Amino acid sequence: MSLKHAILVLLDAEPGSGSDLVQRFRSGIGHFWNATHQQVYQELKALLAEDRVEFEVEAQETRPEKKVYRITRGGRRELRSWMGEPTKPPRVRDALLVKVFGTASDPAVMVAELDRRHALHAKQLEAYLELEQHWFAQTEAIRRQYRNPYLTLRRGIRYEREMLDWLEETKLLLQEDALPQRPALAGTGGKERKH
Amino acid sequence: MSLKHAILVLLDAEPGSGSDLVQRFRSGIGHFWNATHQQVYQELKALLAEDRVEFEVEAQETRPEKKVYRITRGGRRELRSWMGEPTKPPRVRDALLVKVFGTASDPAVMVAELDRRHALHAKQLEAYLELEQHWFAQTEAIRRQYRNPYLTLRRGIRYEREMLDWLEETKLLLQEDALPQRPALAGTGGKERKH
DNA sequence: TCCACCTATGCAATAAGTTGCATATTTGTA
DNA sequence: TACAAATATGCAACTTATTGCATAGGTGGA
Repeated sequence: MSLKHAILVLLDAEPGSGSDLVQRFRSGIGHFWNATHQQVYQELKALLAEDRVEFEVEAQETRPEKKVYRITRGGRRELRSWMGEPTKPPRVRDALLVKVFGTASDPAVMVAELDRRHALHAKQLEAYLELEQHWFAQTEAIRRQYRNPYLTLRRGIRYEREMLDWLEETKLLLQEDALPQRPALAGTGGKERKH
Repeated sequence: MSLKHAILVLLDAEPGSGSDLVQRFRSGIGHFWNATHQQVYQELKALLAEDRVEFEVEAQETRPEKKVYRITRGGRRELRSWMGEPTKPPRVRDALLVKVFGTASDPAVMVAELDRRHALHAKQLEAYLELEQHWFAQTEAIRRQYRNPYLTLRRGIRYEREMLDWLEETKLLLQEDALPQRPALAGTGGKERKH
């Protein structure tokens, strides 16, 4: 049950409304956790009932009212105790891989799907890289303040690059109906990896 | 609802029992989808009710009886129609990233957790690399037969390497309380990536 | 003015996934 | 012989996530 803690972590960094949180999940740091607006509102409600968060209504000139949530003392306590618990590697669940696994002799449909996904991941990477540029453009003090978020962004960038590489490689192999060749540095446990 | 289709894809490749499927998920191709045994048995039950699979009981000398499931005609039809649908990029949900995002000034606990995860991912990578070696050791005919599973394995290998790189980098930065430097090739959209 | 769209909030129903427990067989170990 | 461990199956309760719908105010364009 980490959506709860993801929200607490975000509110601990800066108070915000439900839709603020949704936007934070979608942009940049979205890579570190991900949720729909329904889930966020449900979880905020639950957190409110447990006294982990509180809110104030804030009127806006050009938009509907917001409920600006902030973390409470109890929320911080909860967060601290959760931070000490070990994490599990997330389960991998990508329908695209299921399809590649099961794709038949005719690769046309699959190649189209790989292209579609390539475009999506390329777009996501662009967004992450823009955020990275933005971070680098800040003063050292600001960069230090946002160092942890940047570290998670860095993971997002790596992840999308890795995905794009795999998509490109896989597309080529499926199109040419070719067998993959032994990669130059594979099989040694990764000690010689480039960093 | 892709666990259903992941199971159908596996059974389409080769019939098997519930615990066979769990083992396939855990080893190698486990990277392409992931489920606990409870989920697998529940889903097999549902698939049976929908006539997507059928089974025969198989006695074994040294172990309890198995129900060996195979995909039906209707199951293959279902699978074909599902293969044509577009996929969504999976949601990212890693509690470790939430913790890195929210970690406070004292990095000791976090560094220990990074080490713990590093060991887990290194072990998984080793397992994948062994499977890769096994694939390369086969005849060309066999390699061709298992090309698609190998392509998903390749994604697993890439994923774990990427994870390890990030873990190492992040550990160093947290330990030294240092600010990350601009990576040499970052910021251009990934066209110059190494493959 | 009407319509589409965006922000902002939320409810209700359903689907999917997790946790805890339970059973039976066999193999290996103390 | 007793006990732990692995295979093999499964139920029930609970939590989490998704899907579909709904409301309301403001923005911008045809």
